[in-house]
Amino acid sequence: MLTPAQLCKCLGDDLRLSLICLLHGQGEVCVCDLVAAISAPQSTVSRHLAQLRQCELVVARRQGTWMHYRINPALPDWAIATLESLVAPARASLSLTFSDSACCET
Amino acid sequence: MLTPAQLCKCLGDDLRLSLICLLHGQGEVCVCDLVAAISAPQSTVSRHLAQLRQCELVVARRQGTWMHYRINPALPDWAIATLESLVAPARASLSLTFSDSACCET
DNA sequence: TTAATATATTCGTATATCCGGATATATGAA
DNA sequence: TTCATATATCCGGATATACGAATATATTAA
Repeated sequence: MLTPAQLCKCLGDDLRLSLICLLHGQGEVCVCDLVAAISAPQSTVSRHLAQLRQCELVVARRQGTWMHYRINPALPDWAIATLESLVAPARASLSLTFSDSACCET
Repeated sequence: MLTPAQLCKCLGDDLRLSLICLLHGQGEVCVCDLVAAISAPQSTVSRHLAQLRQCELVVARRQGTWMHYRINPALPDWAIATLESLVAPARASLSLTFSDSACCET
């Protein structure tokens, strides 16, 4: 089960925090969109997504060849509250470039 | 200035998170009490306190030979909110042993 | 001065984490 | 089948982090 220290360790990396910011409040997002939004190789993004999955911070759903990620809706209340307080300042400090879905339509 | 990722990295370690839990809502706490509450050598506790200071998560005040630490009262709102949502579950998951001050009187 | 106490820092070592190219796997189309 | 695409995993190397004993520093008292 997710502990506060695990959650913080997961969020304590710019790339993973960026992924969470991209997912938060967005419903499902496809990996190709995440890779496009984050300037990092696909394998790096995938590795970090695997970590977030392992902590149960996000869940994935396959649709054909695409994988759609979203924040785990079953997160405990304290974790949701933590994300709520972090996402806004994180978006400001990470200067993320949101763009409309490029590769696949949900 | 403290960023969300830095805050999370600081809190993403059991010992540092324990220190924050011991300080949160307690006003000032002396290092000797922190060392007593956490079963780790003094040098280890001191090193982690230095990290928390460097991130400006805590501030220290010298009183004679003793150092008193407290949560930085000038923390940005989002950081305070983050701590608020994490401290309670962290206390439960870390099973900390609070004890009354043993070494020095404030 | 010198001694004692509280805390901080140094240092070598062990471990963890991150990276990204290469490769593997999974799925759908032809 | 075979191919193309999307994503995941593997791997070696680079870097960061954690540990704790030893040592240094700061302060007070004698």
